[in-house]
Amino acid sequence: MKEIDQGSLRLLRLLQQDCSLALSDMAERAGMSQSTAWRKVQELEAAGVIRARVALLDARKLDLKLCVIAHVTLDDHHEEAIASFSAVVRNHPEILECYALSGAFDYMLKIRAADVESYETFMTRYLLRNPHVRNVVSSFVLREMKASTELPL
Amino acid sequence: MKEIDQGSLRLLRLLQQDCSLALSDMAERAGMSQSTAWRKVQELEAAGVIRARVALLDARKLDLKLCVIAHVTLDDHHEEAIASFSAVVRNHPEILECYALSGAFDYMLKIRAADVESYETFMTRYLLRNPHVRNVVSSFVLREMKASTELPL
DNA sequence: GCTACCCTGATCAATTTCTTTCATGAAAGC
DNA sequence: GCTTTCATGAAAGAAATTGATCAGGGTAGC
Repeated sequence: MKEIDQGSLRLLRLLQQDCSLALSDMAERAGMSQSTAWRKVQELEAAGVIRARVALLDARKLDLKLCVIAHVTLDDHHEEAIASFSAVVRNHPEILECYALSGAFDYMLKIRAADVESYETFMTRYLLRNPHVRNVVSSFVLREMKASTELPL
Repeated sequence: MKEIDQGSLRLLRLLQQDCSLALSDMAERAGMSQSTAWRKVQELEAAGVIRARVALLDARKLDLKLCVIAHVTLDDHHEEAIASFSAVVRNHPEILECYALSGAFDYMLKIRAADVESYETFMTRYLLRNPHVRNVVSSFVLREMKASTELPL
Protein backbone atom coordinates (compact mmCIF):
# COMPACT_ATOMS: atom_id res chain seq x y z
CA MET A 1 0.00 0.00 0.00
CA LYS A 2 1.00 3.55 -0.75
CA GLU A 3 2.52 5.89 1.76
CA ILE A 4 0.09 8.06 3.64
CA ASP A 5 0.90 11.72 3.03
CA GLN A 6 0.59 14.56 5.51
CA GLY A 7 -2.65 15.81 3.98
CA SER A 8 -4.30 12.44 4.40
CA LEU A 9 -3.08 12.24 7.97
CA ARG A 10 -4.72 15.56 8.70
CA LEU A 11 -7.96 14.25 7.22
CA LEU A 12 -7.71 11.09 9.32
CA ARG A 13 -7.19 13.08 12.46
CA LEU A 14 -10.32 15.09 11.69
CA LEU A 15 -12.33 12.02 10.75
CA GLN A 16 -11.58 10.16 13.93
CA GLN A 17 -12.78 13.13 15.91
CA ASP A 18 -15.92 13.83 13.94
CA CYS A 19 -16.88 12.15 10.71
CA SER A 20 -20.07 14.14 10.37
CA LEU A 21 -18.14 17.18 9.19
CA ALA A 22 -18.91 18.28 5.69
CA LEU A 23 -16.27 17.55 3.12
CA SER A 24 -15.85 21.26 2.44
CA ASP A 25 -15.16 21.89 6.13
CA MET A 26 -12.66 19.09 6.34
CA ALA A 27 -10.96 20.25 3.18
CA GLU A 28 -10.57 23.75 4.54
CA ARG A 29 -9.23 22.59 7.89
CA ALA A 30 -6.84 20.19 6.26
CA GLY A 31 -5.67 22.89 3.86
CA MET A 32 -6.72 21.46 0.53
CA SER A 33 -9.49 21.72 -2.03
CA GLN A 34 -12.71 19.82 -1.67
CA SER A 35 -11.92 17.65 -4.70
CA THR A 36 -8.60 16.62 -3.27
CA ALA A 37 -10.11 15.88 0.12
CA TRP A 38 -12.80 13.76 -1.50
CA ARG A 39 -10.29 11.76 -3.48
CA LYS A 40 -8.07 11.16 -0.48
CA VAL A 41 -10.96 10.01 1.66
CA GLN A 42 -12.04 7.64 -1.11
CA GLU A 43 -8.55 6.21 -1.27
CA LEU A 44 -8.32 5.77 2.47
CA GLU A 45 -11.66 4.04 2.47
CA ALA A 46 -10.73 1.74 -0.39
CA ALA A 47 -7.41 0.88 1.22
CA GLY A 48 -9.19 -0.06 4.42
CA VAL A 49 -7.40 2.56 6.50
CA ILE A 50 -10.85 3.86 7.36
CA ARG A 51 -12.53 0.72 8.66
CA ALA A 52 -15.92 2.16 9.48
CA ARG A 53 -17.87 5.24 10.42
CA VAL A 54 -19.91 4.67 13.53
CA ALA A 55 -21.99 6.53 16.06
CA LEU A 56 -20.75 6.43 19.64
CA LEU A 57 -23.58 6.21 22.14
CA ASP A 58 -23.88 7.18 25.77
CA ALA A 59 -23.98 3.95 27.77
CA ARG A 60 -25.54 5.59 30.80
CA LYS A 61 -28.46 7.03 28.91
CA LEU A 62 -29.12 3.56 27.54
CA ASP A 63 -29.15 2.04 30.99
CA LEU A 64 -25.87 0.21 30.70
CA LYS A 65 -24.51 1.44 33.96
CA LEU A 66 -22.05 -1.32 34.58
CA CYS A 67 -18.70 -1.83 32.91
CA VAL A 68 -16.46 -4.71 33.90
CA ILE A 69 -12.93 -5.69 33.08
CA ALA A 70 -12.61 -9.46 33.32
CA HIS A 71 -9.45 -11.51 33.14
CA VAL A 72 -9.84 -15.06 31.93
CA THR A 73 -7.58 -18.08 32.14
CA LEU A 74 -8.29 -21.18 30.08
CA ASP A 75 -7.70 -24.73 31.21
CA ASP A 76 -5.64 -25.62 28.19
CA HIS A 77 -4.74 -24.02 24.90
CA HIS A 78 -5.78 -26.68 22.48
CA GLU A 79 -7.64 -25.69 19.39
CA GLU A 80 -10.96 -26.76 20.73
CA ALA A 81 -10.68 -24.71 23.90
CA ILE A 82 -9.72 -21.59 21.99
CA ALA A 83 -12.44 -22.10 19.40
CA SER A 84 -15.04 -22.62 22.07
CA PHE A 85 -14.01 -19.52 23.96
CA SER A 86 -13.81 -17.48 20.77
CA ALA A 87 -17.36 -18.45 19.91
CA VAL A 88 -18.60 -17.19 23.26
CA VAL A 89 -16.83 -13.89 22.73
CA ARG A 90 -18.09 -13.52 19.19
CA ASN A 91 -21.69 -14.37 19.91
CA HIS A 92 -22.26 -12.09 22.86
CA PRO A 93 -22.57 -8.37 22.22
CA GLU A 94 -22.17 -7.67 25.94
CA ILE A 95 -18.50 -8.48 25.40
CA LEU A 96 -17.28 -5.35 23.69
CA GLU A 97 -13.60 -6.10 23.60
CA CYS A 98 -11.44 -9.16 23.99
CA TYR A 99 -7.67 -9.39 23.78
CA ALA A 100 -5.36 -12.36 24.06
CA LEU A 101 -2.60 -11.27 26.39
CA SER A 102 0.93 -12.14 27.39
CA GLY A 103 1.51 -12.43 31.10
CA ALA A 104 -0.50 -13.74 34.01
CA PHE A 105 -3.87 -14.06 32.23
CA ASP A 106 -4.84 -15.47 28.88
CA TYR A 107 -7.54 -12.95 27.99
CA MET A 108 -8.87 -9.58 28.98
CA LEU A 109 -12.52 -8.78 28.35
CA LYS A 110 -14.44 -5.54 28.55
CA ILE A 111 -18.06 -6.22 29.30
CA ARG A 112 -21.07 -3.94 29.58
CA ALA A 113 -24.31 -4.76 31.33
CA ALA A 114 -27.30 -3.00 32.81
CA ASP A 115 -26.44 -3.83 36.43
CA VAL A 116 -24.59 -6.22 38.68
CA GLU A 117 -27.36 -8.74 38.60
CA SER A 118 -27.57 -9.07 34.84
CA TYR A 119 -23.79 -9.19 34.72
CA GLU A 120 -23.75 -12.02 37.23
CA THR A 121 -26.31 -13.92 35.20
CA PHE A 122 -24.40 -13.44 31.98
CA MET A 123 -21.16 -14.39 33.63
CA THR A 124 -22.24 -17.66 35.20
CA ARG A 125 -24.29 -18.72 32.21
CA TYR A 126 -21.79 -18.15 29.46
CA LEU A 127 -18.31 -17.88 30.88
CA LEU A 128 -18.12 -19.90 34.08
CA ARG A 129 -20.19 -22.68 32.59
CA ASN A 130 -17.79 -23.07 29.70
CA PRO A 131 -15.73 -26.21 30.40
CA HIS A 132 -12.51 -24.68 29.08
CA VAL A 133 -12.59 -21.64 31.30
CA ARG A 134 -10.52 -22.24 34.39
CA ASN A 135 -10.71 -18.91 36.11
CA VAL A 136 -12.33 -15.48 35.76
CA VAL A 137 -11.34 -12.42 37.76
CA SER A 138 -13.79 -9.53 37.47
CA SER A 139 -12.86 -5.93 38.21
CA PHE A 140 -15.62 -3.37 38.22
CA VAL A 141 -15.02 -0.06 36.51
CA LEU A 142 -15.40 2.67 39.10
CA ARG A 143 -14.73 5.53 36.69
CA GLU A 144 -14.12 5.83 32.97
CA MET A 145 -11.34 8.36 32.85
CA LYS A 146 -10.76 8.01 29.15
CA ALA A 147 -12.49 5.98 26.47
CA SER A 148 -11.19 7.13 23.14
CA THR A 149 -11.18 5.53 19.73
CA GLU A 150 -8.67 8.00 18.33
CA LEU A 151 -5.39 6.50 17.27
CA PRO A 152 -2.34 8.67 17.99
CA LEU A 153 -1.31 9.96 14.56
CA MET B 1 -35.29 12.04 29.71
CA LYS B 2 -37.98 10.32 27.70
CA GLU B 3 -38.18 6.61 27.16
CA ILE B 4 -36.46 5.32 24.08
CA ASP B 5 -38.91 3.50 21.85
CA GLN B 6 -38.27 0.43 19.74
CA GLY B 7 -37.97 2.42 16.53
CA SER B 8 -35.27 4.63 17.98
CA LEU B 9 -33.47 1.56 19.25
CA ARG B 10 -33.41 0.13 15.76
CA LEU B 11 -31.97 3.39 14.47
CA LEU B 12 -29.31 3.37 17.18
CA ARG B 13 -28.33 -0.18 16.31
CA LEU B 14 -27.91 0.83 12.70
CA LEU B 15 -26.03 4.00 13.59
CA GLN B 16 -23.51 2.19 15.75
CA GLN B 17 -22.75 -0.15 12.90
CA ASP B 18 -22.57 2.40 10.13
CA CYS B 19 -23.42 6.05 10.46
CA SER B 20 -22.64 6.81 6.83
CA LEU B 21 -25.94 5.33 5.70
CA ALA B 22 -28.35 7.73 4.04
CA LEU B 23 -31.35 8.69 6.08
CA SER B 24 -33.67 7.10 3.53
CA ASP B 25 -31.78 3.80 3.87
CA MET B 26 -31.90 3.87 7.63
CA ALA B 27 -35.58 4.70 7.63
CA GLU B 28 -36.34 1.76 5.38
CA ARG B 29 -34.29 -0.70 7.41
CA ALA B 30 -35.76 0.53 10.65
CA GLY B 31 -39.24 0.28 9.19
CA MET B 32 -40.36 3.87 9.33
CA SER B 33 -40.71 6.91 7.11
CA GLN B 34 -37.83 9.23 6.44
CA SER B 35 -39.55 12.06 8.30
CA THR B 36 -39.89 9.99 11.43
CA ALA B 37 -36.33 8.71 11.19
CA TRP B 38 -35.09 12.27 10.83
CA ARG B 39 -37.05 13.45 13.86
CA LYS B 40 -35.89 10.55 15.99
CA VAL B 41 -32.25 11.01 15.10
CA GLN B 42 -32.53 14.71 15.89
CA GLU B 43 -33.99 13.86 19.29
CA LEU B 44 -31.34 11.29 20.07
CA GLU B 45 -28.64 13.73 19.12
CA ALA B 46 -30.14 16.54 21.19
CA ALA B 47 -30.56 14.24 24.19
CA GLY B 48 -26.92 13.25 23.99
CA VAL B 49 -27.67 9.58 23.42
CA ILE B 50 -25.60 9.89 20.27
CA ARG B 51 -22.36 11.27 21.63
CA ALA B 52 -20.37 11.48 18.44
CA ARG B 53 -19.88 10.14 14.97
CA VAL B 54 -16.35 9.02 14.32
CA ALA B 55 -14.26 7.12 11.82
CA LEU B 56 -12.58 3.97 13.08
CA LEU B 57 -9.15 3.45 11.60
CA ASP B 58 -7.01 0.39 11.05
CA ALA B 59 -4.13 0.57 13.53
CA ARG B 60 -1.94 -1.82 11.57
CA LYS B 61 -2.15 0.14 8.37
CA LEU B 62 -1.07 3.19 10.32
CA ASP B 63 1.95 1.42 11.75
CA LEU B 64 0.65 1.12 15.28
CA LYS B 65 1.46 -2.53 15.61
CA LEU B 66 1.66 -2.69 19.36
CA CYS B 67 -1.22 -2.68 21.80
CA VAL B 68 -0.59 -2.97 25.51
CA ILE B 69 -2.83 -3.46 28.50
CA ALA B 70 -1.16 -1.89 31.53
CA HIS B 71 -2.27 -2.15 35.13
CA VAL B 72 -1.24 0.69 37.37
CA THR B 73 -1.10 1.04 41.14
CA LEU B 74 -0.64 4.44 42.74
CA ASP B 75 1.36 5.10 45.88
CA ASP B 76 -1.48 6.87 47.62
CA HIS B 77 -4.90 8.12 46.68
CA HIS B 78 -4.68 11.72 47.72
CA GLU B 79 -6.08 14.33 45.44
CA GLU B 80 -2.71 15.37 44.17
CA ALA B 81 -1.70 11.87 43.17
CA ILE B 82 -4.94 11.29 41.30
CA ALA B 83 -4.80 14.68 39.60
CA SER B 84 -1.23 14.10 38.53
CA PHE B 85 -2.00 10.69 37.12
CA SER B 86 -5.16 11.96 35.42
CA ALA B 87 -3.16 14.66 33.70
CA VAL B 88 -0.76 12.11 32.26
CA VAL B 89 -3.66 10.06 30.95
CA ARG B 90 -5.42 13.07 29.47
CA ASN B 91 -2.41 14.56 27.79
CA HIS B 92 -1.14 11.48 26.01
CA PRO B 93 -3.03 10.25 22.98
CA GLU B 94 -1.14 6.95 23.11
CA ILE B 95 -3.32 6.12 26.09
CA LEU B 96 -6.61 5.30 24.42
CA GLU B 97 -8.53 4.09 27.43
CA CYS B 98 -8.18 4.37 31.18
CA TYR B 99 -10.48 2.94 33.82
CA ALA B 100 -10.36 3.19 37.59
CA LEU B 101 -10.97 -0.33 38.83
CA SER B 102 -12.04 -2.22 41.90
CA GLY B 103 -9.78 -5.08 42.87
CA ALA B 104 -6.06 -5.70 42.80
CA PHE B 105 -5.08 -2.71 40.64
CA ASP B 106 -6.08 0.93 40.69
CA TYR B 107 -6.17 1.54 36.94
CA MET B 108 -6.23 -0.28 33.67
CA LEU B 109 -4.81 1.41 30.58
CA LYS B 110 -4.98 0.51 26.94
CA ILE B 111 -2.02 1.91 25.10
CA ARG B 112 -1.07 1.90 21.44
CA ALA B 113 2.41 2.44 20.06
CA ALA B 114 4.38 1.79 16.90
CA ASP B 115 6.62 -0.84 18.45
CA VAL B 116 8.09 -2.15 21.68
CA GLU B 117 10.85 0.40 21.67
CA SER B 118 8.62 3.43 21.42
CA TYR B 119 6.33 1.91 24.02
CA GLU B 120 9.25 1.44 26.37
CA THR B 121 10.29 5.04 25.89
CA PHE B 122 6.81 6.35 26.48
CA MET B 123 6.38 4.13 29.52
CA THR B 124 9.54 5.09 31.36
CA ARG B 125 9.25 8.75 30.46
CA TYR B 126 5.69 9.41 31.47
CA LEU B 127 4.42 6.65 33.72
CA LEU B 128 7.33 5.19 35.66
CA ARG B 129 8.86 8.60 36.19
CA ASN B 130 5.67 9.89 37.82
CA PRO B 131 6.31 10.02 41.56
CA HIS B 132 2.83 8.81 42.43
CA VAL B 133 2.96 5.66 40.35
CA ARG B 134 4.02 2.73 42.50
CA ASN B 135 3.77 -0.11 40.06
CA VAL B 136 2.98 -0.84 36.41
CA VAL B 137 2.35 -4.29 34.99
CA SER B 138 2.33 -4.41 31.20
CA SER B 139 0.65 -7.18 29.23
CA PHE B 140 1.16 -7.22 25.49
CA VAL B 141 -1.82 -7.87 23.28
CA LEU B 142 -1.11 -10.99 21.25
CA ARG B 143 -4.36 -10.93 19.35
CA GLU B 144 -7.34 -8.59 19.15
CA MET B 145 -10.23 -11.01 19.11
CA LYS B 146 -12.86 -8.34 19.37
CA ALA B 147 -12.71 -4.56 19.46
CA SER B 148 -16.21 -3.22 19.16
CA THR B 149 -17.78 0.09 20.04
CA GLU B 150 -21.33 -1.23 19.72
CA LEU B 151 -23.33 -1.22 22.90
CA PRO B 152 -25.62 -4.23 23.37
CA LEU B 153 -29.12 -2.81 22.75
C1' DG C 1 -69.50 10.20 21.76
C1' DC C 2 -66.45 13.92 21.40
C1' DT C 3 -62.34 16.51 21.88
C1' DA C 4 -57.61 17.34 22.38
C1' DC C 5 -53.22 15.53 21.92
C1' DC C 6 -49.41 13.13 20.03
C1' DC C 7 -47.10 10.34 16.80
C1' DT C 8 -46.76 9.22 12.19
C1' DG C 9 -46.16 9.51 7.12
C1' DA C 10 -46.39 12.17 2.91
C1' DT C 11 -44.98 16.02 0.28
C1' DC C 12 -42.34 19.96 -0.99
C1' DA C 13 -38.89 23.66 -1.34
C1' DA C 14 -34.49 25.38 0.03
C1' DT C 15 -30.19 24.42 1.13
C1' DT C 16 -26.24 21.81 1.64
C1' DT C 17 -23.36 18.10 0.44
C1' DC C 18 -21.44 14.68 -2.51
C1' DT C 19 -19.56 13.20 -6.94
C1' DT C 20 -18.10 13.73 -11.58
C1' DT C 21 -15.90 16.08 -15.12
C1' DC C 22 -12.60 19.06 -17.10
C1' DA C 23 -8.51 21.86 -17.42
C1' DT C 24 -4.13 23.27 -15.52
C1' DG C 25 0.60 22.86 -13.88
C1' DA C 26 4.47 20.26 -11.95
C1' DA C 27 7.52 16.51 -12.20
C1' DA C 28 9.48 12.37 -14.37
C1' DG C 29 10.86 9.60 -18.39
C1' DC C 30 12.17 9.17 -23.11
C1' DG D 1 12.05 19.37 -26.15
C1' DC D 2 8.24 16.50 -25.96
C1' DT D 3 5.17 13.33 -23.98
C1' DT D 4 3.19 10.97 -20.21
C1' DT D 5 1.77 10.74 -15.69
C1' DC D 6 0.04 12.46 -11.67
C1' DA D 7 -1.98 15.48 -8.28
C1' DT D 8 -4.56 19.46 -7.93
C1' DG D 9 -8.44 22.96 -7.95
C1' DA D 10 -12.63 24.97 -10.07
C1' DA D 11 -17.00 24.34 -11.54
C1' DA D 12 -21.20 21.96 -12.70
C1' DG D 13 -24.49 18.30 -12.00
C1' DA D 14 -26.64 14.79 -9.00
C1' DA D 15 -28.13 13.46 -4.62
C1' DA D 16 -29.06 13.92 0.15
C1' DT D 17 -30.24 16.58 4.13
C1' DT D 18 -32.94 19.92 6.43
C1' DG D 19 -37.06 21.93 8.07
C1' DA D 20 -41.65 23.02 7.55
C1' DT D 21 -46.45 21.99 6.61
C1' DC D 22 -50.53 19.23 6.41
C1' DA D 23 -53.53 15.30 7.01
C1' DG D 24 -54.71 10.77 9.04
C1' DG D 25 -55.02 7.58 12.96
C1' DG D 26 -54.62 6.15 17.54
C1' DT D 27 -55.62 7.01 22.42
C1' DA D 28 -56.49 9.11 26.81
C1' DG D 29 -59.50 12.13 29.25
C1' DC D 30 -63.86 14.41 29.74
